[in-house]
Parts: sequence; structure tokens; C-alpha cells
Amino acid sequence: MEIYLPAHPPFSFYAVVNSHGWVQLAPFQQDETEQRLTYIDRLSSGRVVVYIIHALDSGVQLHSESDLNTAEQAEAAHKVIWMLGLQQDFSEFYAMASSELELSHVIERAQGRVLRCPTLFEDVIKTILTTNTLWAATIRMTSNLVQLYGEPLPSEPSRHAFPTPERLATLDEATLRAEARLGYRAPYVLALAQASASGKMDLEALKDPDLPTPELRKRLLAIKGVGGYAAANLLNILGRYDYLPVDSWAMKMVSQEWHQGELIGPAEVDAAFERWGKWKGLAYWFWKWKQ
DNA sequence: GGTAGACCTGGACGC
DNA sequence: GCGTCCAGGTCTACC
Repeated sequence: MEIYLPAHPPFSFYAVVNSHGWVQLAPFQQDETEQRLTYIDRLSSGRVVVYIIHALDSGVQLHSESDLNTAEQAEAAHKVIWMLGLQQDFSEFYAMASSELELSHVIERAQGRVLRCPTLFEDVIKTILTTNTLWAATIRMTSNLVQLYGEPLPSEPSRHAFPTPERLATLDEATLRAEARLGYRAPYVLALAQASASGKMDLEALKDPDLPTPELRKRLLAIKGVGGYAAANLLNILGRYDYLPVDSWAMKMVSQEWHQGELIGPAEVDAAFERWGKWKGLAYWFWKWKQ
């Protein structure tokens, strides 16, 4: 199966794939040329397939198993369009960024899109695994979940899809702590999986563009393990940039940029980007920091 | 609403 | 090799 998927211009495959660390987390894999991204997905039909995504000037070429039926092809295309944000339009942000020296690069590099997972369930789990830990541990915990509980790709059994809520819901907290090494995050992951598997929580409904951002944030904060930082991160992934994911790194960067290295808090980080309004998350994300 | 302390892992460091 | 310290957000209890 070969499908050409056009993007709303301007588009840069490199920019979206390397927008943040998600590309380093299984079941994503980027090849050394950085012109090809692969992802192992479990389709709603139950088939586990690989998406091989090639960069093109004006979009991407999606390659997958040749015998996908029409419905499976449509599902694969729909997911890849979402994952790469191919239909996102950043012209309003670019108009504002053009007058800011520290953001002028975003236009020529076509930055703005952030790589996301096909399901919000996967994005939420991965975000929880980024909290209160080092990035190396996030990579390890995600890899453990995928390798231990994800379904294998038939043509390459060493690679697995991200585990479904139903599969994770069958586990218990002790197993997630001991096998996947999730630590105190284990009950959060388990509770989310159980709520999603039972239908009590419909995370995909949160992708509704008509949902007001404050309401969306409230629903994200209601998930155990998701606090202010994680919620803001997820809002950015969902295309809402009104809140900043303030972590220790953000406070350090803003302190160096505008407060001569003095100790600052989340309020100062927020104030630094207030003028960017609904685009503040993007302005923060792509700001050219003084290192 | 604000604050303190616990949660857990793994890397860095000293012995 | 072992023990200790520390970084990293969120939750809960308490004021």
C-alpha cells in the first residue's frame, strides 16, 4: 500500500519528527537518514502493521502492508495525518513570530507541528512517564511497556505495537512496578488503562476542536498522574497552546533569559510569554534560548 | 489557596 | 561493590 498524504504548507518532515523527544520513544523509530520514520500500530481490526513514512517536499508518502483492505488503509492514513499534524495551519502564529528575532527561524524551518501518537491514550501514558524522572528513564519505561505488553509485528517480531488499554488493564500494579519499572507511576497507568478499557473514559473525545481549552485542561487534570506540567504538554500535543508546560528546565531557561539567573517560579515563566496569547505554548516550545 | 513531605528510579559520587 | 545524595512532577494531608 502506498498513499501520498499532502500537508498544509509550509511543511517540513524533519521539523515535525524532531519537534520533541517522542521520536525516541517506542514504537517510533527513525532511520539514520532522518528522511524515514516508522511506527508499529495495531489497527482496530486487530492487525499489527508497520507504517513507513517517507519525507516529500509537500507532504509524506505512507507505505504499509500491501494487502490492507479499504477500511484499514483509510484508518492508517487518518492516523498518520493526525500524528504528523498534516492539516494544521500556523499562518497566524507565523505572522506574529515574524517580528520576533528569537522566533524568526520557525517560519523558514516550518516549525509548529509536534509529533504525536495515534491515540491520546498513548500520548497521556508517555507524558505521565516523563514526569519526575530523567529522559533516559522515560525511554526505558516506554520501551518496557511496548516490549512486554505490546503485540508483535508479524514480519518483525522483535518490534511491538504500543499496548492497548485492554491489555494493560489485565495487569496489576505490582507487575507494572516490577516488570516495567514504572515505580509510583504504576497505579496511574493502570487506572487510566482500566478506565479507557471499560469505556468509563473516552480520551479520543478530547480531540474535539469544539471543546473549550479550559474545559479540556480540567478533564486532563482529572486524570491521576497528570498535573499542571503534564496537562500543558498534552494541550500542546492537542493543538492548544494557551498553557505552558512549566518544569524545572523552563524556570532555568526563563531565569537565564530575563532574570539574570535569579531564582524564579512558574508565574515568571508564564509572564514571559503572556503576550503570545493563544500561541504562547508554541512561542515557548520553539524559542531560541540563550544556552 | 498555599505548603510540606512522600513517592520511585537511576545516575553521580565518595569511600 | 556499597551507601548516600540528588533530580525530576504529582498527590495527599494539613493549615
